[in-house]
Amino acid sequence: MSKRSSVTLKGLAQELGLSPSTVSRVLNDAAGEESRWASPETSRRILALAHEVGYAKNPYAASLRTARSRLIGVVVPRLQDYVLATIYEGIDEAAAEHGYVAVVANSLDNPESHEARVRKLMDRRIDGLILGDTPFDGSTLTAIEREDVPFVLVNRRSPGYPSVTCNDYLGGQLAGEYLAGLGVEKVFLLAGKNRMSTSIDRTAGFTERLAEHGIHVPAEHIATGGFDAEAGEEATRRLLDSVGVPDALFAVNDFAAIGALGVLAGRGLSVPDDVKIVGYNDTPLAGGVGLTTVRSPMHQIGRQGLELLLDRMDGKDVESRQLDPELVVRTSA
Amino acid sequence: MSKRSSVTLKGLAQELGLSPSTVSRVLNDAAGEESRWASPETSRRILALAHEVGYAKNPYAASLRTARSRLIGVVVPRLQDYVLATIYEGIDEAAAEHGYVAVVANSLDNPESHEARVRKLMDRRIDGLILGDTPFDGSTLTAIEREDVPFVLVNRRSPGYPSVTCNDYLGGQLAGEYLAGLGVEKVFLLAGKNRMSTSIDRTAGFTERLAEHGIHVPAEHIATGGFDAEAGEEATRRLLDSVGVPDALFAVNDFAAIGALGVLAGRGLSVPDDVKIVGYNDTPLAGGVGLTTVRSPMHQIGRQGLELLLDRMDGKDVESRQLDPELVVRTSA
DNA sequence: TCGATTGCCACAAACGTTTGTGTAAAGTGA
DNA sequence: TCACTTTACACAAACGTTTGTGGCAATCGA
Repeated sequence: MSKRSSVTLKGLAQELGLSPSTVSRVLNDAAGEESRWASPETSRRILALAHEVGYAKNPYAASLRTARSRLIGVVVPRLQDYVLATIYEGIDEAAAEHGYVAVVANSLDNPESHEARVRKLMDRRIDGLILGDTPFDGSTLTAIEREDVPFVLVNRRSPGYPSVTCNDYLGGQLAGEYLAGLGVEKVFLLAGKNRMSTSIDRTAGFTERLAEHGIHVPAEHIATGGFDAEAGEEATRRLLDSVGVPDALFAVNDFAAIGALGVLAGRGLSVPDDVKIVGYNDTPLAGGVGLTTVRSPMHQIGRQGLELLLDRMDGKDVESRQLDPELVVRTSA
Repeated sequence: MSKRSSVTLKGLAQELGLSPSTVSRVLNDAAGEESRWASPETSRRILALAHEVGYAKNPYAASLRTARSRLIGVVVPRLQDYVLATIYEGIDEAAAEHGYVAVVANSLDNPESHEARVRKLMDRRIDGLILGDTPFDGSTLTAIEREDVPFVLVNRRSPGYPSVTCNDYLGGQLAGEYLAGLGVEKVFLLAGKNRMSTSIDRTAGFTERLAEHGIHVPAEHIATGGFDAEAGEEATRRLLDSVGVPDALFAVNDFAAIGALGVLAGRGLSVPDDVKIVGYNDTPLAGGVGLTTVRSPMHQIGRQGLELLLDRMDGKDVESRQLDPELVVRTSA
């Protein structure tokens, strides 16, 4: 391996005329020079030499001894999805701050793939697990509960499990309230994957708030499918063909909204004059195309997810957190 | 840790009345039942019991002994970028097939951050490194060369280092040829970050091919900046304000192209009638908005990057690979 | 003044593998 | 039959940490 990594704790100790145990203790105890395990002078010498030769502990030896890997596993449906990529960045950032490293895997929202990826992470002896691909019914969780690694959910919640999510119900309400204020009557809803809390909660918040304003969204106006542009296009086309042109359309995901934007334009419909569109998440592209959308704190979801996991690993009992979204109005509605 | 992970090699051996060494050998040698280290009968018993109790080797003990981690590090500018996320998926997929696990880090195209992330990966004793954020001049590579971990470049090349990239020069030519065939005369170029081979090669291929058709792209028609939608908007605005409306615009990145699309629409310009637009990469959104673009084999770049690295780790001497792009014509040009 | 505490450090075992070497028994060829 | 190779295993050391325990000197409290 590299030169750096060839210098060992024992080597350091020998060089200093100390025992490896002493060197290990001062190097590990964050206290720095004021370690309680060696004289200030000795501590200084140790730190100095370690820094000079660029000593880096062998994590495998350490993990073998301590049975802790300082690795945390993350599984997401797909890293290509901007939302999950951003959440992962938040996780990774927070993990680094706490001395952990995050390892990520794609499950593609496919149970077998999920299972395989989780097992692989377990085999790597991760200290904790963050799941970003859990359906509302928690059906992918049973296998994980048997192993006793602590885990938390992010982005999608499931009753009974600790999670940090966007307050998607509120987000749906925000969108509903805004569109109701615009006087819409016939509205379409692109609901995403209906087994996921992101779909369920946003849909519920949206329709219920509209209902409070006397606006009813019948089932035929709601399309499920996926969260990406293609799914959005497809769903929009289907709705348009079956029930005509709406006043407004709410997509629970920006990409689906952008897909809708595309097919509406293709049919000569004008946004927002003919139909108003609201998306969800406020991805950068939303800004690019002037999409009115509900901003969800994706990065924060990741950060807090990691912190929640850390708490759980410490044995604290934790509570799920819901982070508030915010409506950002642009030109599409 | 979990129940599974509490069963050790020694435990297995004891249970079977064998020595750990024998068990280790049969378990490791892929030959399966026909191991040359034990009788077929013994091999079968070992495999069976291991499977039954769900034995998973402790990777830390193994890595400590072998000085190999079966970890490969990946650093990318930003995982939020669809292109890099896709390349990473390719890497991860291929890594898994070869028994490796990939760990990814964001450098944000920032030298200090890059340095820190690489060091962190090195400290984890990665067996190899894949860099997706190297500028054309290779300036971020000097520190890495001193350590002796094998590495390869992906997406962006740098002369003298092994890499797998899209044939970006060809990609530029494709775009140039197509637009030339459309009879354009005044063309804008959103060139991205001018220190990166993706910008340099695409730009060169594009302008040189246009030149062959007698079309000159003056420096004032070329804007550098970033690869995202915001940068695309900003650059387009700048060009529009300084030199008026062009016949066509080529962006070396789809997101920048989509940004351009937005500002053109905002100024009442029609695409493709007033200005034709070509992007690069063929991300899903390009399909959504009907963007004509150059499709780059992102996933393959990742896969082959990993394979190239593996070759290099085997001590073979390797050659850089350039994968061919392909023009996909939609409605924007 | 003496016993008790504290400060500073070393010893050695253990974590779970991998792998070089050793060694019985069984098989082989002449 | 005997010298031989091969088969089928076991022994034990090593990888680089961490951490419980122990020991000696200096300091402290009364």
